[in-house]
This record gives sequence, structure tokens and C-alpha cells, in this order.
Amino acid sequence: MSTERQPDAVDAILNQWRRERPDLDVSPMATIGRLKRCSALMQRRLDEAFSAFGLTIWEFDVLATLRRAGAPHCLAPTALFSTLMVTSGTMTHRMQRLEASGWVERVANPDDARGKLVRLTPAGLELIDRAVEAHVENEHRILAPLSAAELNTLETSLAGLLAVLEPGKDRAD
Amino acid sequence: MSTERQPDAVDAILNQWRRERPDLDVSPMATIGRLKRCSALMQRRLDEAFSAFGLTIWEFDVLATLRRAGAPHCLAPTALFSTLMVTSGTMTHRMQRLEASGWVERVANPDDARGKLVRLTPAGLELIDRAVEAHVENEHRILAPLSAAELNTLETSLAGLLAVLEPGKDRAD
DNA sequence: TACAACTATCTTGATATCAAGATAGTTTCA
DNA sequence: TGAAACTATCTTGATATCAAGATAGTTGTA
Repeated sequence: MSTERQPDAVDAILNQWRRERPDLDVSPMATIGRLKRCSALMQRRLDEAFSAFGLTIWEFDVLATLRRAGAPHCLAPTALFSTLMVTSGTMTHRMQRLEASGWVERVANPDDARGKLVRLTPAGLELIDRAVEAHVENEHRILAPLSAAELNTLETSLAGLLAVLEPGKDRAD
Repeated sequence: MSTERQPDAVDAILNQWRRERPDLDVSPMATIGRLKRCSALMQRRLDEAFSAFGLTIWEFDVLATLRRAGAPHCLAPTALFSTLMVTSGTMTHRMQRLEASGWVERVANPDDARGKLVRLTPAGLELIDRAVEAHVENEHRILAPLSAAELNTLETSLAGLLAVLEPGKDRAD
């Protein structure tokens, strides 16, 4: 089970635990610790591209969700916060900010007067269309050091983990 | 390039983008999207174990960092917030909360009067020792559905990604 | 119709976080 | 020694988030 790679920050943490608590099998930390660390570092790299457009990660996420839904780029707040895994209160706050920026507007829902629909404005559409181009380019750049085979293995592994973590989706039983 | 797995939430997002922006090669989103989603879902699962001990994730992280440093379980705030990837202001706030809970105490730094050292109290040590046992068990449970081969592939892939993302560590040049 | 149960959204209050700057102690070097 | 540069920590003000509850509209059913 030898490895050729250089020890990383997670290896150091594992070594500390093995010294301090040799009674524990901390091997899962190798995977879960790297998952968290990769995700945190990745978000920072992605943020660099967003900030060039004056966008934060959450602003990009909301605008992108509306954009990829297709014309008329209009979704209910409930659909948005479910997709984005945040609470309704958070979504209310985000709508206020995005509306003030002029990137979304709220229009009456013809089918349900309890709520309104959130719609990309022309300015919001134009912005997110440019931002997503830069974002995708940035993602390509970030992953460029990995070979096609490495990328494929990583994606397949993460898909397997996601299937384990995603609560009860796509189950037939 | 056929796959046997069920489509997941990230596949749905990719399909939307391919319909709306067929000019973009959004393939990196398959990996990066799953990374973020796996990490978010994993944190929720981990949080379940922490909350059984009345701990939040950040409280666990700070106490665990002190614990695995070994006796006398004492680190400078700078070492803590560097390791934990947060700002100094955040760490000040965390120290106030943890000190009020009685899990850490601040002692004078004999080598540098500018700052104090943060040290686990006996109560903090006892708590984190129990909590980390439950945490590791929980991690084993979460990953149990994956085979040893799958886990090994996942860990190796994430280590490769981390080497790409980690800024300039372990470089000889 | 009328009422109960349900649902979508917003409000409130508390907390965690960050960026920028303030404060105080240490180090370097002439 | 003394002053400048540096460093460690804390403070301040703004923002994003959540949990819980409030409000208003919809649906089912007698």
C-alpha cells in the first residue's frame, strides 16, 4: 500500500491522530478530510472568477440557476431555495439584494397569489451569460493539471459517493 | 463512455446547461459540482454526530485541533486559525465562546507577551476525546456502503486534486 | 359556502464570518 | 540604545445564514 505522492496537510493530521489516539481507526478521515479541504480550496478558486464580474458565489449560484432553467428565466422562490440547499429566509434576503442590484425582478405569479416569481432582468441575463463563460473557462484551467484518466476516475468516484450521500434519490424500493 | 449509474442532481444541471448553452463545454462542472455537493451533504452528516455532544462543527474543529496536537494541548491562536483556514477575527470570537463554555482557557505565552496560548481544559479534553470516537465511528458508517476498492480510488483521486489545489506546498522549485 | 389543513413567502432575532484597522509587543540594525 | 519594521491578537462594522414563527393565499371536503 505504498504511495508515491508527497505527504499533504491531511496526512499530517492523520499522523497526529495516530500518535495521540492509536486506539482509533482514523482511515476515513483521509477521504473525508480531503473532500472538505478540496471543496474549500475549490470555492476560493471559483470565487476569483466571479469577483471579476462583481459577483459573489451565492449571487452567481442564484443567477445561474435562473439562467439554466431556460426562457423566460423565471422560477418560484421555493424552487430556488430547494435547489440551492438554503432556507427560505436566506432566499428572501438574496432576492432583496439581487433585486436592488437590478439583476432579477419579482413578478406576480398568475397561478398562486401567495408568492411571486423571480425573473432574470435583461441586465441579469447578460451578466450571467458572460460570467458563466468565464466560470467554465476557469474550471477548465483549474482542472487542467489532471489527465483525462485522472479526471474520469475522480468524477466516477465522486458520483459514487454522491449516490451514497444523496438522501433517497433515484431509489426504486 | 456509457455509464451504468442513475442520473443524479448534477447530471440534471449539466443537461440544462447543454440545452441552454450548447456552445460551452461544461464537462468540468460534472466533477466540481459533485465535489461541492458531496462536501455539503457530508458536513450535514458529520454534524449529526457532533450535535449529540452539544458541539457544532467549528467547535469540534477547534477542540480537535488542540487535542491532536498532543499534551499540553496548547496552541497559539495564529496556529489555530491558519490550520482552520479562518481569519483572526473569527478565531477571537471562537475563543470567547469556547472559553465561556469552559472547554478551553487562555494562558500567558511565556515566550511572547503579545498573545496568549489557548489550552484545552480537563473538561474540554474529556469532551473531545469522547466526541472524536463518535465522529470516527460515524465516518466509518457513512462510508460503509463503498467497497474498499472504491474508497481507495476516491481517496487517491482526491489526493491528486488536493495536490493541484493546495497552494505551493511540498514544492522543491 | 365555510372551515380546516396545508403551503409559500417573509419577518425576527441570534450567530458566524470576514475585511480592515487598532493596539501592543518583538525584532532588526545602525 | 532607539527607532523602524514587523508580528500577534483583538475590535469594529457589515453581511450571510439559520431556526422559528408570522402572514396570507389555496385546497379539500362536508
